[in-house]
Amino acid sequence: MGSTIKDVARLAGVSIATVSRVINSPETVKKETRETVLTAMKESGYTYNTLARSLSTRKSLSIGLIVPSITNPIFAESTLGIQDCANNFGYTVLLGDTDYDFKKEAMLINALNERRVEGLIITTSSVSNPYLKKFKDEDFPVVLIYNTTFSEDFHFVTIDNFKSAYEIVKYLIELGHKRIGMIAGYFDISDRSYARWQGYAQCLKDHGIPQDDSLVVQESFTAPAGREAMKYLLKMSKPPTAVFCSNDFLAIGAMSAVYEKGLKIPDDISICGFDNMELSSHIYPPLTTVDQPAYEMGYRAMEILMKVMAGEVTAPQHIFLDYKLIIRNSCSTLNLFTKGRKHEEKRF
Amino acid sequence: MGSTIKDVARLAGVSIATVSRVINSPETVKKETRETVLTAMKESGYTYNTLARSLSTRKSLSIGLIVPSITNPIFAESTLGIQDCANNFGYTVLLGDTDYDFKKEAMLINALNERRVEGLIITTSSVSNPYLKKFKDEDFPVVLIYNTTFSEDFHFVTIDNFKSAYEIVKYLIELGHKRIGMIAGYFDISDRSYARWQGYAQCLKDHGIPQDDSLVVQESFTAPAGREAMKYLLKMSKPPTAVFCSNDFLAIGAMSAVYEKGLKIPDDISICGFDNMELSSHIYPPLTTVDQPAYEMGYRAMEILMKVMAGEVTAPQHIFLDYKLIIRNSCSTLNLFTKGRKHEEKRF
DNA sequence: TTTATAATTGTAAACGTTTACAGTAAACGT
DNA sequence: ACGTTTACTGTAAACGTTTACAATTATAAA
Repeated sequence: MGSTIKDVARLAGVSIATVSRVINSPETVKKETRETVLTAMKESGYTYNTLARSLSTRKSLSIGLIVPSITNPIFAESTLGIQDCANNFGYTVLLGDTDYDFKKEAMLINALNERRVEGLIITTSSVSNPYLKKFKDEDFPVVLIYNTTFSEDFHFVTIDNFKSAYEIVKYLIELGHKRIGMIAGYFDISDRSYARWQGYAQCLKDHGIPQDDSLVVQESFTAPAGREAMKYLLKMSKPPTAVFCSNDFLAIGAMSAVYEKGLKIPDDISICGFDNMELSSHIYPPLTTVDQPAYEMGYRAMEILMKVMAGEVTAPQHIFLDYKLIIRNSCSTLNLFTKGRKHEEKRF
Repeated sequence: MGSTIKDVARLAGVSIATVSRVINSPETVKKETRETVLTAMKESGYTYNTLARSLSTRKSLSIGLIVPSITNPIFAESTLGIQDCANNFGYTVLLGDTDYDFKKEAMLINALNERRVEGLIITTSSVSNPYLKKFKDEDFPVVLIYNTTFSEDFHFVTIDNFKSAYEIVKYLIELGHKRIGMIAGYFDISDRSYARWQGYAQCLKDHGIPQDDSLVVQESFTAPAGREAMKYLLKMSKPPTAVFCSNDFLAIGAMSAVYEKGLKIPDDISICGFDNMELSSHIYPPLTTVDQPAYEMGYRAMEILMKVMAGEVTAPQHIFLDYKLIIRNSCSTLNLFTKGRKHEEKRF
């Protein structure tokens, strides 16, 4: 309880430097002294003080992590990856949740700075985060995940949001859909959201489908929002036959609106999501979506951050991880006679 | 960059004590000096060093939070509550995820200790956590959430797991079910899991339903586990007509197993969960479950922790928050003729 | 032995704050 | 004008480590 290196030193009859050495480089102290020190530590109930170490070495051995919503399993998952990797290097991660609120994000960054984090992993909630420029100028180690902020200047690890969105929309088109809606996250809040929309739009264009802006609605990344958006879409005089949602929450919310109206998925309308959170394979019907390797995303980001902090890397690292189109059972062919159910066998 | 109180002092032509004062008690320094200091701070790009403050004051202004799985939205939600409350008091929370692994939990506790957290909020992954006794002996501030560890000695905030489980099982019985299974979390990992089972068992007993141990299966708190458990239950010669799951993940997993077998919920089998995570109202069919006020749980726990740390409270605080039975559409009356659908109107 | 070298240990300053205490200047009462 | 209070500011020690450097002891070589 509250014993320090000094107490241990006194108890063991050595200098504090020696105690410090048995902690940090035990091989440099004689076996016998090492052992007396060790038992002295036990006896006095010594516990190391990281704070003091940090002050002395000017290294906090901690990094900051800023996520929009820890409540989203995708972010929780990458948080795990980050923590696991960080722990391997003896680092602690300080977590902050912005709730997609840019003001909160700014405050968090400040708080983390005061705690002297040595680096930052952030999936920013603002496409044009002024802090990022500042970090760049000051050479402060930052790596972005999920987002790229449309900039080549930063380190980031992500998937190709444009291509993956393009691909899943293409899948919808191949099923015969022409009237394809999109429930998107707000564009100004995340560039990944915008990129996914771009993929959607480009795909329609490439397949000669005229774009109808009334078919895309921007919302926050939550199930209730997806629900409302879908209600709106369903109220249209000519609703879409398929809807691509920017994430699985939105998709699940959208599905609930469909059921509420007494319609069936995928028979009456096809819905797909994005993220592939664990639950998405368990709901009914199992959700067609694109898989992001969330854990790996975090892990890799942390690895890169370590390298950057160690100065081993200076050129911006741009990592695109593999995504995967996961076809389950929430989308079906647009066929007025047989009405879907083509993919039954792939349901899980 | 990297400027200290000393730099600011020099720049402003004052002593470091004065600078410290404009930071901590600005009202005690003359307006003019205060302003010179303030501008000196701006100019030199000063940012406060929390670490040094902590060392000097012997207060880290941080607390530790240990959760079994941040990937579970329930825990994520209470984390939010804790953080919000902590921030109000100027505290930071250091988060650790144990993945329901007791060894990891022990390591985390140690790491948090080294970082000199002033208190701990923990939902432990071991019913008999040896650390807890130690904390008690040392008067180290700890508050448990979700669990009580069956002990009166600790502060905790939770819901009454026994009563709530009892209540939802009673609901099942009132629907006419007699053969009621349970998919439970492991008993040795969480006493809340055990308490829920007790509620289930007692309720059966009170209603004269003989207890059939083959109908309760222990599993980890995940959807895939729920799925496997349900498969097992479904393979029985006489499967249950209703299943109470220890949390919503298990329930959703169980539902997927039911669908996979081509059966319908609630027509063929009733399923209910526990937790009421946001998604549970959006899936099909909407899940009957018991609601826990997760955010509030966290917030209240943090409030209590603050009081304990301030020494304002010493007798063990036992807070039982209100739970609520949420009846949606995943359970129906056991009626061989009309086959359920009684609660259609309550679907959302 | 003696000396050179290696291994081990100790001394003391530094990290960036806070804070008790002391000192100084301004304002007040008489 | 003077002493006394009040408002403000400075000095220096402390918080618990690390680490350069110096000092000591042990070991090996001669």
